[in-house]
This record gives sequence, C-alpha cells and structure tokens, in this order.
Amino acid sequence: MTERDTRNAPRGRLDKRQAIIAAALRVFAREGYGQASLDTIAAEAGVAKPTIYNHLGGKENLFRHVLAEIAARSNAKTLAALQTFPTDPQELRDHLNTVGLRLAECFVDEQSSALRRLLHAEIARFPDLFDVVLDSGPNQATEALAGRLARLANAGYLTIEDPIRAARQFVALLTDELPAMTALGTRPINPDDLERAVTAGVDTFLRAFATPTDAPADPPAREAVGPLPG
Amino acid sequence: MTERDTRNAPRGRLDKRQAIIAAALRVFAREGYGQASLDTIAAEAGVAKPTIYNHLGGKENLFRHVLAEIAARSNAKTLAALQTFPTDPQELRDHLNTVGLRLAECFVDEQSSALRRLLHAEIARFPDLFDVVLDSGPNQATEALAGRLARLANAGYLTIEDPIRAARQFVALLTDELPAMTALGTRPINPDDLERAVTAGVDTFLRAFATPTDAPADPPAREAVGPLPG
Amino acid sequence: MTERDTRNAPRGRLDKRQAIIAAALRVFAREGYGQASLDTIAAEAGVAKPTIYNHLGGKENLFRHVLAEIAARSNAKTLAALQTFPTDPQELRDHLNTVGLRLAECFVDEQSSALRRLLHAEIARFPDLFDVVLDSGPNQATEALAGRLARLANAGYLTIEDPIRAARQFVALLTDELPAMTALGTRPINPDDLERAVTAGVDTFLRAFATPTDAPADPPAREAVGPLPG
Amino acid sequence: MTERDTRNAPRGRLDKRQAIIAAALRVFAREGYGQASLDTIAAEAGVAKPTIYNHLGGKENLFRHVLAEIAARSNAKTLAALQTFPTDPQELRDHLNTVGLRLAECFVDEQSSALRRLLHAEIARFPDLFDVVLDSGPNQATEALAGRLARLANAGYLTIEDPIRAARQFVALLTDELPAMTALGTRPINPDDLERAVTAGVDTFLRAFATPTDAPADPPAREAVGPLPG
DNA sequence: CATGAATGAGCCTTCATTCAT
DNA sequence: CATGAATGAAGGCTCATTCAT
Repeated sequence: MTERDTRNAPRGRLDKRQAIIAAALRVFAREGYGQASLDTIAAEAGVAKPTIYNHLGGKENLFRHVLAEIAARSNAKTLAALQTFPTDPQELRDHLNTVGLRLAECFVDEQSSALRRLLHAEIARFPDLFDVVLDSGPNQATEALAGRLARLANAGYLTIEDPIRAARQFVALLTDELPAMTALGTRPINPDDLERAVTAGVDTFLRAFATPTDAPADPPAREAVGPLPG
Repeated sequence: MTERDTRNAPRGRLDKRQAIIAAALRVFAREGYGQASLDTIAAEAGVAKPTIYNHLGGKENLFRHVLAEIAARSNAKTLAALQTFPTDPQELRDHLNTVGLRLAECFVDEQSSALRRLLHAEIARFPDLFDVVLDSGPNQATEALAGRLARLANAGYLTIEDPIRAARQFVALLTDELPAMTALGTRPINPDDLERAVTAGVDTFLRAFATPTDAPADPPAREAVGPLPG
Repeated sequence: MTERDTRNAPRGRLDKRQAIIAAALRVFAREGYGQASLDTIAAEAGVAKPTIYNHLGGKENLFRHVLAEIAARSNAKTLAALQTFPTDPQELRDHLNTVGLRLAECFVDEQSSALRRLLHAEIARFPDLFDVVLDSGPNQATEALAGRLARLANAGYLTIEDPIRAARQFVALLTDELPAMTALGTRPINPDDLERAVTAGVDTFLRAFATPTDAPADPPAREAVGPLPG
Repeated sequence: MTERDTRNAPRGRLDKRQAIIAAALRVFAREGYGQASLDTIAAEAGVAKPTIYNHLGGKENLFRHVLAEIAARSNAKTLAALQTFPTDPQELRDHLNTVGLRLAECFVDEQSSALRRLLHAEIARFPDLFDVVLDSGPNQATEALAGRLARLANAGYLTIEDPIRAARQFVALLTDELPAMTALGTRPINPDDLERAVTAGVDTFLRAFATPTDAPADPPAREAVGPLPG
C-alpha cells in the first residue's frame, strides 16, 4: 500500500514543512530578514500563514531553520568538492587549480552567498547563529582541507607548518576577488573570470607553500596518503 | 568665541544634521536597515522625526548618506594607515607587520565592520551602493597599497608581478581570520590575537613575495613566478 | 428571532464588510474623502483597521466601493419613484406633481445629497468616478423619465420633440431651488417647501410642454398662473 | 544679471497677500481643501510658509478668504454679463440666447466651477460659507436677472408672475446639461455644444414664458414687480 | 514682517500573530 | 492540522503650526 497516488495534496501532510522552508529560503535571501514578510513566504510556499506557525513557530524560528538548512547544504557541497582532492603528486598545480575552482564555485554559489549576506545582516539580532553556521560549515571545510594539505605536506610537496592556517589562507587567496566580482554574490560571474581568480590564488599559494624543487625532486617517495608517517 | 553648541541650543541648530547622521549610523549599524526605525533614530539624535525629513529625505536617502559617511571615514582611516608605509629596506618584515597591523585595525574597526555588515545586508535593496562604497573605499586603499608594494619591488625587496593583485592578497592574508575572530565585527578582538593574525598573514605573504636574500643583492632578474612557465 | 447581532459576535463575521461600507459611507459623507480617517471608519464600523484592508483594499478602493454603493441605492430609489408614472391622461398636473415630488424627495435624500457632494469634492482626484456614477444613476433615471414623457406625448397630452431633453429639463425645473433650500443637502427641508418647489417646477414645465387644449377637453380650468391665456 | 528678483520681490511688500490668495485659489481648486497643503501653496506663491500665517491666519482662514475672493469675482463676471440685457423687444429670442450664452459661460468658467466644487466639498466643514457665497453671488445675479425679466414682462413680451422664480428657472434651463458636459467643470466644453445647450434652454423658457404674439399687443398692463421702470 | 528650521500629531499602510472553524 | 478572518502594534511619511532669527 504505497501512498504514492496521494502525491500532490495529501503529500502536503508533512512536507509542507519543506515547501515552507524552501520558500522562506528564497524570500529571506531575496529580501532580508527584516523586510521579508510572512505573507510573501506563505504565498510563495502555497500555504496559509498559520500553517507556518504550526510547523515552525514564528518568524524568528523559521529564520533559524532556514539558516541551518542553507548552512547544511553549503557545507555538504563544499565537503563534496574536497572529496576529490588530489593525492597524486604530479601535476600539483593543476590539482590545486581544480580543487580551488570547485571551492570557489561553492563560494559563489547562490545559496552560499545568500547565507553570507543573511549572516552579516542579522548577526546583530541573532548573535548565536554565527557560531552555529561557522561550526556546521566553514570550520568543517577548513579542517577537511587542512587534512588534505597536511597529506601533501607529508608527501613533501608542500611545506606547511600549520595546516589549519594554510587551509584558511588557501581559501582566502582563492576567494580574494570574488566578493567584488560578484557584488557580494548578487551578480553571476563569468567562468573564465572565476578560473583566473582561482589561478591567481593558487599561484600565490604555491609560491608560499610549495616545497622548493631545486633538489631534483625524488619526492619523499611515500604514497603521500600516509598520514603521520612514521 | 565660537558659539559652537554650548549655546542654549534649544531649537534650530544647523548641525542637527550631523546628530542625525551620527544617530542613524549607530542605529542602522545596530539594527540593520529594515528593522531600524526612524523613531529610534530621531530619539537617539534628539530631534523630532520630521527634522530627519527636512535635512535628509526619507529613510532610504538617510541610509545612503550614512553609508557614504562611513565609507568616507573608513577610507580616510585606511589611507592614513598606509601613509607611513616603509620605503626603507631594512627590517622589511617588521615594517610589513606594522602596516599590516594598522590595516587590520582598520578592518576590525567598529564602523568599518558595520559598513561591511550593512552592505551585505542591503545589497539586494541598494544594488548601486556596493560599487559606490567600493570605489570610495577599498579600491582606493588597494591602489595605494599596490603603489607601496611596487616601490618595494622596484627596490628589489619583493618580487611582484601584479602589484594590485599582490595588494589584494596581502589584505586577504592579513584579514583572513578576523571575521571569525570578531563575529563579523560584533565582538572586540584581543590585541594579541590581532597581532598574531597579522603576523601569520605577513609571514605567508613574505614566503610568497619576498625576494630571496641568498644573493644579497641585484634584484631578482627572474621572470618571477612566471605563471606556468614551461 | 433573528440572531441579528445578539450573537456573541466576537470575531470573524463575514458581514463586517457591510458594516465597513456603511460606516465609511457615513464618515465620507460627513467629513469628505481627504479628512475622513480610516481610524474613524474602523471605529464606527466596530472593526480593527486592518480588517478594512482585508475586505476592501486601501482608502481609495473603499471610497470607490462606497460611491458605487450610494449610486446604486440612489438609482434604485429614483427608478422606483418613476415606476408609478401616470399613463392616464386625466389629472396630468396632479400626476406630474406627484411623481415630481417623488423625484425631488430622491434628490434631497440624505445619501443622494452626500453622493453629489462627494462627487463634486473628489472629481479632481477620481476623474473616472463621475462617469461611472452618471451612468449608474442619473442617466438611467433620465432615460426612464424620457420614456414616460414620450408616452404622454404620444397620447397627445404633451408636445415634446426631444424627450431626453424634456426629461432633463423637467428635473432641472423640479430641483431648481433645492440646493439653496437644503444648503446642498446638509439641512432638512420642510415638506411644504419641497412641495411648493415641485409645484413651481411642474407649472413651468406644463406651460412649456402641455399640449394646448383648444379642443374643449375641459382644460385645467384652474387659473393658476394659467399660461396660454385663452 | 537678471533683475528677476527685483521684479517680484520688492513689490511683495504688500501684495504678497495677493500672491498667496492667488496661489491658494489655484491649489484649493486643484486639490481640494483637505488635500491642499500649505507647503504647496507657499511654494506656488513664492513665499515662505509662515508668511501665510502673517497675512492670513491658518489654513481655515485662508480658505475663507479664497472663497470670498472667487465668489466676488464670479459675481462680478455674472453681473457684467447681465449688464447688457436687452430691453428692446424685437429679436427677443436672439437677445435671450445672447445673454444666456454669457451666463452659461460664467457658469462653466473655471473659477466658478472650482467654487462650486469647493462649496460642495467643504460645506460640512464650513457650513456658514454656503450662505455667504450665496448672498455674495448667485442671489445677486438672480435678482438682477429677475429685474431684467420683469422689465420684459412689463413690456409685454413675457408673461411672468414671479420674476425671481422665472430668473432661477431661466438659469436652471440654461445650465441644465452643463455639469454633465463639463464633468462638473473639470473638462472644457466645446463652444458649439455650449451654444446648443443654451439654445435648448432658451427655447423651453420661451415656450413657457413668452407672451403669445397672436394678439400683437396690449401687454398684460400689470406692473409685475417691474423694477427700474421707465 | 519674512524666513528657515523644528515639531507634535496624525494618517495610511503593513506586519507578525492569533482565534475560530 | 490547515485555513480565512481579525487584530494590536508599529512604521514611514506628511501636515499645520510655531519659534528664533
């Protein structure tokens, strides 16, 4: 007995919540917390206003849920982008460019940008949200990235003392120009421009952290993935 | 004998405009554009509400004036911080640390932070403000900084291809950790922490751009980091 | 045993719309569009102010609905007054006096007067309303009246070339003195005065349009300003 | 180099009052009492707002002065139009058409129409103004017109019992269609249409009041209120 | 007197929230 | 649970009026 045929209407029993959050996400991102009106959100979600109060209580709570949702999505995207981090020594620059581009794409992603704007806008009203989002997002990504960089360092391709810091600086160098180029995420960016920005960041990163290759190389011969070598 | 404002000042002063902008600046920074109420601003400025409309027209215009004001102040501060940029070769790292600290202090400055938050918050409603502020602030600072860096490069102490990019990256590396450490500018930062962050940024910057001093002199006749040479 | 309003009637009635329109009608008529305040209307209707916005949108729309309502009522009243128009030749003057009195009563009716005042007052702001009201009211009445007069003309009792014009002139002669006598409808009129005014109008109308009764026809044997001496 | 301000400024010593009243007249006529703002009036008069309070006290008083002014002008115009009333028997219809056209032109005059609209609009707020205007305007005109008609009656060309009533009815028949044709005075009227309306009114008036000319003469010999004998 | 500046009051409108169904 | 209807509170803006110059 599948309740499939009740797709449309009766489905709403429970995932109206999803519709509400999705609509709220759009509206909040578009108009900000203060100017966003529950009427608009309700209309855009196709539900009545009190339904919002039934599923989520009030505007403030709705906002928290929305932010948590975007943060989770952005985080997932970013972690996915790091999944394919190169473990292969050769073509280090290319690999960094590739993963850097993925990260930059996450950075300029519409929802990620909206999240940043909303955080900036409402941190005064919701001081706690900042840490919540930070922990559920960038911090995890930084840590993951730091791990990858540490591996490369261990493999001898990079010279890194503090991987966390290096990870942060990698991202800083990658995303350096993006806010100005996208008007804080409100204007789309030309893919070529994005790639150029990434290349510039990676370039400087390598100038700072690439292990000099004067010695004809023969890198530490280890599989590189080996964390914490012996 | 300036009758500044010690006068009985009961009514009709001309500098109420200043009071209004100052109050608006505080209130907008504290509550954001949407939630800030003209009642609050008027009360905080010690004027009646219509006085705001006499001096500046409406909420939107007031906001624009306020943003222009903060942007101008922040820009002035930043340019002042760059004024004393070292042109003297010795102690390059110390000098960069010093000026970096000044820049970082500008970055975490309360008004500067508020400006960043307001821009993020309201860029959707005031798309034009972003470019205005950018041109009247960061862009000028970046250019000034780029000039200083170019001089150092000319003197052989740094190896820089694109001074504008280097300036941007310098700032990016300096301010890298500050948003997280100050909760987007809403929490004061420990001076030691600030210095540590600056030091870290300068360190990486020098790793990337300092001319190798093995050969004490004759500036790096190399292509520098010629991107992806052969 | 009508549960008129003895019901607890605490909230959420549907006929609040009627209450709002009724109250708005009173307030607009009393204070004019510009000075009428939605607070007053809401209070007088026993509803909260936003309820007005739920049922009818905004002040302007409310005004239009109110005017349409009065126009419709006035029109209905006037057409009813014409329903009993005499088709019977004898006692033509009496019949005209009777129907003239009915029309004059419609003219001095409180709501009809208020409608005229509001139209005059706000025609600059609502230029379209004039034609709307005209078509939904006076024009219909004039046409109906013209039909009745034409029938009398056909029957030989009146000599009328252009029935529409005659109808208009009939009304003009009837209502001639009423604005001055009622202070544009703001002061009640003595029924005797009203009747006198009507009689005077009918008299002149008959002098202009009554078919000469040279044929024996027992003319209006009364002296009464007798035109057409004979 | 322009002596612009010498022109109107110093002259303003005393007739700023005139400028204010003229501007107020325009603004009140255009926007009505309620919506007219003293700011607009002051701007249109080229004076500062308090100047209005110096010359005339407050909005209400200004309105009274303005209405008195328009009423006086309209009255003067109307009386002037009656000045040339025919006393000469021949061509009675043409003469009535001529003077009727003049009266109708007074009726559709912009200021006269505005006066009527303002009176309708604000009679509730200024109940006394109605009688003031009536006495200073229409009543005088009616009386003057009645005198002329009485003279014609005395001369045997018209058969009139009550000249005041006849005068009122003459005007009523003349102006019958004008409100509808001019949208209460807000739309200009085609001169031909105006003439047609007047002709129609005069026609009916003559049907009602013209002495039958079968027996060419022996006028009713009554004095009939005839003022201005001779 | 004339003016620029200031103000208290008020209005139209909208919002987040809650009953009652 | 979901909804239509209703509401208290508040916001932005404007106005008629008054000081102080």
